[in-house]
Amino acid sequence: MSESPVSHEPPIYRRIADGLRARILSGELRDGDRLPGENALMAEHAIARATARQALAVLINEGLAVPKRGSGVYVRLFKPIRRHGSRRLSREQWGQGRAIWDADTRGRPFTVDRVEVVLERATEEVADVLESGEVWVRRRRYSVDSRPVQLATSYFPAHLVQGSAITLADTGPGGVYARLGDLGLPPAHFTEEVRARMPGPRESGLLDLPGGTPVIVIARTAYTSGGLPVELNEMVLDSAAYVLQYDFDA
Amino acid sequence: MSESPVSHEPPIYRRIADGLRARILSGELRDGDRLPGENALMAEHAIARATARQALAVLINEGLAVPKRGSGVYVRLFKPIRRHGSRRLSREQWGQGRAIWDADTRGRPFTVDRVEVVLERATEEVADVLESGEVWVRRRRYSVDSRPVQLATSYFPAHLVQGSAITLADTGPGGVYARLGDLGLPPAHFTEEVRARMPGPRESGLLDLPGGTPVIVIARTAYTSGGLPVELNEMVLDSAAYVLQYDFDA
DNA sequence: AAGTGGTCTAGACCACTCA
DNA sequence: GAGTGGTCTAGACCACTTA
Repeated sequence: MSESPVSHEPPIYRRIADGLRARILSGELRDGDRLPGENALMAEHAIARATARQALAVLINEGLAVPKRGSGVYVRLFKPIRRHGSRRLSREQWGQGRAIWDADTRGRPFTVDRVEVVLERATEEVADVLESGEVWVRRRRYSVDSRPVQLATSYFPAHLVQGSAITLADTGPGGVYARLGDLGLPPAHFTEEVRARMPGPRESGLLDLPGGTPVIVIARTAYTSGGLPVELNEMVLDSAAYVLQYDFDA
Repeated sequence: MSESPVSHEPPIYRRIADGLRARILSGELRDGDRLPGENALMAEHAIARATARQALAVLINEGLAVPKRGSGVYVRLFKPIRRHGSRRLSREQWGQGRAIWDADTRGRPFTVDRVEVVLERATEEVADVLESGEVWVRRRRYSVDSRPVQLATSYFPAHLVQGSAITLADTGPGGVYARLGDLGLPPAHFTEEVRARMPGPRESGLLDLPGGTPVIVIARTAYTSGGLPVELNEMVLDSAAYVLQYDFDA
């Protein structure tokens, strides 16, 4: 029960990380600037290699820095794409033959790759939402400025879209929503569920995410005016690349 | 230029992490279960302490596990609160003297603490949005099941709310939106901007976040029917505690 | 070729939890 | 008091980047 007047100072690696963070947030170190590396920190603070690494790991895990093998650790910025919820899905957008995504990138060039269109048995969750045991699944990856920013997987009830262009790689002008319209099933109502978490190794690889970057996961369900669910779209976004915007009335 | 038939196997710590992750995702290890600790991994795989720690750090940084000092590393679940965007702010909610938050917790008890109400000079960003140089600032922390889940900071143009209960700790029945109504400034339109990132040390402390937990940051601006901005609310949510839901029409 | 981060070993002492 | 995770040292070899 001895009184120990220990000052409860944070550990060395934390104090070093705090110092570097302050220099980043104050603007002294700007986006893309090189941070002092492991060797520099070892010399400057007279610490061991592992301790210097630990300090840098703090900033990397906070998403404020990104390591480049063989080169150094660099300050990292937040330059997001603005993604509109309510507004971007307005009928004017897709009713006139334009893809939804256009509204997202605001003129920045984007590309789609790794497109895969297959017929599958629905998982329990998907079957519950779409009220269908068999689904057409469209998987693809979106990139902006040749940087991957989003993975998307769309599910459609097989019996509704069988034979339409939705089952093909190229869905034609206006995308899948225009095709749903052709089928007499235009989406009228949307529900988006949004959460955030750290990526798994697969997502991390496909989106080329540095450590410390969470993903935003959006599950969007599209319903016809009659309340029939016609699409479930699961999107995984690089959180460093996006800001979501939702507008609504009281 | 020698051809090296190296199999590019992932490093030891990654393979161990992959194995543990698989056991978690398969359901073999359930929420709250104890993972093999550092000593167990060292013995089982004949590796050094640091390597075992590194393997566990992967899962901790992915948010799949949470370390308890002196006890062990435990599997961690995702049991979110559902937060409604459009629906929860409908006029019926706050027009009848109920606080907005009620709709969030679905009957689960919640508490507010660390309430702070002060008059401040607006930062540049806040001044831009609210078109006001001086603002009343309301800071508070929300907890559910005595666990902190959200930090919120609301800004009000000082000249609009001066003298109202908005400048007091207790805003009375219906909360600040009811008071804005009393002032003839009922919110009619909302914009929410949503992003996700890793928390800083301050947020990490106030929300008691384990490693590997991102935060969701929501900036909500409330406008009157005339388009006058009357509130800017910056919310920082524990991403492991929330799912956001937005409903809207095409 | 020199410097960087990535991985790993083999120790050490500490604070904390739990039976 | 035994076991746990938290911090730290002092080395080592590797792959990669940059010049």
